[in-house]
Amino acid sequence: MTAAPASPKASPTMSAPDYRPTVFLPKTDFPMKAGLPEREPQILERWQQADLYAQLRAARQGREKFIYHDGPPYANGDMHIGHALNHVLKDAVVRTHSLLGKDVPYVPGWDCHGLPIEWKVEEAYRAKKQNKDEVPAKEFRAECRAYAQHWVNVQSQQLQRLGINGDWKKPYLTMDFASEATIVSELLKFAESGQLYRGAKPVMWSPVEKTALADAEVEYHDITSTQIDVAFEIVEAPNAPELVGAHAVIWTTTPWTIPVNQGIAYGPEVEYLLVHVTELDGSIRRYLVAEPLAVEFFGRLQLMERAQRGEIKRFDSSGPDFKGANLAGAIARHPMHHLGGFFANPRPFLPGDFVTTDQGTGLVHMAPDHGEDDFALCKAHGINPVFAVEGDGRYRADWLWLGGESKNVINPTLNAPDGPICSDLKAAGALLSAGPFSHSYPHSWRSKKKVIFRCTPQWFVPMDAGSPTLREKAMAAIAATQFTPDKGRNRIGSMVEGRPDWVLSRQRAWGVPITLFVDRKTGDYLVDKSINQKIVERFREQGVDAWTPEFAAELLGDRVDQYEMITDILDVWFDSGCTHVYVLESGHWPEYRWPADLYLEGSDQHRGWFQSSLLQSCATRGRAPYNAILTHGFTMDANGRKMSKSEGNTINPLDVMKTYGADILRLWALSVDFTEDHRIGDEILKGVADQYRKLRNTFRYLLGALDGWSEDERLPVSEMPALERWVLNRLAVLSGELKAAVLAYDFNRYTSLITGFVQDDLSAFAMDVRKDSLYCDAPTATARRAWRTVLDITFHALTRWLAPVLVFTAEEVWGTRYPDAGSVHLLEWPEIDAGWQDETLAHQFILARKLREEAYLKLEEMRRAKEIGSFLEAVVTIETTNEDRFVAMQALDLTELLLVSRVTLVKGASEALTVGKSDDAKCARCWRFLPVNPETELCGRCTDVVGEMVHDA
RNA sequence: GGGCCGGUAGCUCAGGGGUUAGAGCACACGCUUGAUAAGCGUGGGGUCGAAGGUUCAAAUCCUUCUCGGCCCA
Repeated sequence: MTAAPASPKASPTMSAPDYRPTVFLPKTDFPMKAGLPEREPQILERWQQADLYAQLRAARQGREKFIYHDGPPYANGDMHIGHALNHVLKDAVVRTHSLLGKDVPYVPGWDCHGLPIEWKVEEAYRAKKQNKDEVPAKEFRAECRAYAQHWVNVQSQQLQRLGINGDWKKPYLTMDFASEATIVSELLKFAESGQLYRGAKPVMWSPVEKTALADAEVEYHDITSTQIDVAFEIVEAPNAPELVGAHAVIWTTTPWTIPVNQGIAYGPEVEYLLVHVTELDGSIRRYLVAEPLAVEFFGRLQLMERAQRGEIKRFDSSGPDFKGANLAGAIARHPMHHLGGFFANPRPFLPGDFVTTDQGTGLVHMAPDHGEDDFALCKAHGINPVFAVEGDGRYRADWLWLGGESKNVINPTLNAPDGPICSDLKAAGALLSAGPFSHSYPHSWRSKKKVIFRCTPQWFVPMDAGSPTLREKAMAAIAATQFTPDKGRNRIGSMVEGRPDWVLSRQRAWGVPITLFVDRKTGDYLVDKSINQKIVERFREQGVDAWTPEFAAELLGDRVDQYEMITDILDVWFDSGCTHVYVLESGHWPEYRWPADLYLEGSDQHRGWFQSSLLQSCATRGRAPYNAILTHGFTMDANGRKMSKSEGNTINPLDVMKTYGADILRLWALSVDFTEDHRIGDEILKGVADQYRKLRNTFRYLLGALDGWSEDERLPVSEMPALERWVLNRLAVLSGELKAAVLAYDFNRYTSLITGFVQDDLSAFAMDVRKDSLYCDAPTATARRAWRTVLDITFHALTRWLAPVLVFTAEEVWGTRYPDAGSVHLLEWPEIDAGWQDETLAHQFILARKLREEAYLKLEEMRRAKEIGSFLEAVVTIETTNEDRFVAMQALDLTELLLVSRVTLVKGASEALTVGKSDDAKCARCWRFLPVNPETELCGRCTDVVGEMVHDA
């Protein structure tokens, strides 16, 4: 003890001396109030100055490695609650495995290219009334780069504030020149191995901005379009010959797509009928429409009114109903077939699952250039897009119908009932109706102008080419990967199984170019290893700005005119799909190796990073870049609903850290079931803060109880009483359970095991029982030394075990006891002797605690009856007929364990537990009810201890 | 609309055919006043999202519905 208690002071009352100064109360400077928001930044600063991350790398040098590879968040805003949860989990994985003694490097990264950053930079231009197109590309990209770098810096600070221990001095960025060079080099591997092809796909296209738009760049407005019914004459119908000569009717709100029609889709299960219209001259026209839509069709054609007005003789829909499946093999011709060429080609009927009877005629005109369903169905039947509409929205000059028309196809006058399309159709006898139609239609977010669907050439990675195919390789890799939780396998598996080819190209500025040259004659892309090598080298020096026509000329020399230089950029998922290459494999971080043991992200990344990395790696390396995947769910508000700014139910992790501290946020993240969606809110955070307080107070008590501890005091386990050995047994069991939880990434279990032990075993039981010994026994007493020895062991175990969770508090606790010992985070798993486990003891204590519970129920009754206050005033008598039970109880010091004045064991005629009040007096020092010396009011033990002190003094 | 997943006390979580569904926290009441803005004890609190079904027996297995989530359309 550093401060020996003084001698008893004379009590102010005459009755008894004040023995308080002779009691060894806990003593510590460790404050009860945490003040985390102020304290944490100070601790963080110490770590930064000492370069804790580097220290940890040095401390684990040469140890077994655990390769965790960090997925890159997007660098465009403040950290949100999802980032916080995600990074706390990552940090917990890294720290717990590090605690197990492994070398676990953690290089954080950021995703820096892509559209959202481009937008933000463009927005700034617009604010300055500048036009993006007038800014040189290089300058524009420099601004994107600066924008991304800004948010990398901000997020780095925020994540460090959260206590994430990583290599913040040397993170990886997808926009590092070395990364950009690697991405290009990986792309060229696809090219060299023939895993790229140029195809086409309908995308949202803005004719005004002459660019493709992402879904997020599109907004919907109500507009009025022209709806038309158009008749296509059926010329062949092998399964329904009676249809030849009849007209299939299609309905559309985009008349401009009729000049690009290439077929008609029907629903195989839809019921169709023929409408007969008898003209005044007696001739009959027959129209094929879906039965459920016939009445609406009559309405649009005003057949009833026309019949009443005498414009037609009559109409009826008699005739056999039949299923669409009978249309298989049928052929129609385009209303403008007389123009020849493209228009003279047959227009086949194709079965489409997407055909419904909600609207229209149940027959859908197919323009593969301008619709996703159209494109897919036509492609499946060998019909390809014709690219009749150009980037500015006009028909190609050489198009047979309306070629050279000066208006954009989406122009209302072009589509109007009196416009050229309708006029020509009418002249051809094919226009059955034309009128206004109100609906919701996509517009460009920026120009507010209408957009169109338009097929454009794109670069693809084939999923099903070669043997084994990429899909097969990916499926095999999924089977070989460990998933936590296991349902992730199913999820990514069904996605990969059904996904289409990977579209790699984007028509954008801020990204890594697709560095290909396409032969203008053959359409083949150039595969030249020496040129490719030069490209990669140049990118390493200059990054994405290297891709210029000048560089192309330099590479190709006099062949430059023979090739088209591709200016598309890569899908950013390709960037992030390559992180395993430049982080794990490049040697830029020599502490890493390929592949990773673990990837850890939200479950949305089954479609994102997990998949892009999988496909990239399977295509270039034949296996996944990871051995295991850990996924977490999403953070909802207190009511289990998704957070959104417009709902005003968001929780900002920066605010939580300001109000409660990072350790509270971390404890929250590691307490919830992260494998599912989980909640956060004020009530929840208050609960977590309460939990934290309990842990903090336990540490405070441990520190106070261990005040003045010296190694001389340590007692061998063999000399310890049962309670001490039982606590060691609990630590040994706990150690095994915690290790299992770490290996299973079960942090919820990890934290609840610790808090359970602290609350139930330590605070409510062992510490309560041993207060008497700690406070009142002589410092040299074996019992007190035994308890302090166990407290010391417990202290070392708990600080280490909690260090990955309460990173700041653990450091504060450790530093309070060992101010000069360095960081708690460099330490390893506590040394727990497996021999401490003791089944017999464990069973004895289950019995003891049951008796305690039973006794307390009865004592509580006495207390309610005001017969006693403290349980120390009570005596307990336990009677049993059972010999084994008697022996077991005898082995325990039940008076101590029950915290009463005396427990009497009786071997008698019944099983009973009775309680009563002690006849003894209260010892003025230890407050137990025992025989006391009436003069000093001290029990025997306290008489000795106090006597010793007076003697020493 | 489709695929996948989830709903157990006010909160965070256990339990995955077999007594009367548990723990910690919160809450109420009490003890202690030598962990004191702490510690200890006792207590109340549940239609296990809903409805059907299988079974001697269902929180647990099946079906439907509902609410919520992620990913698609």
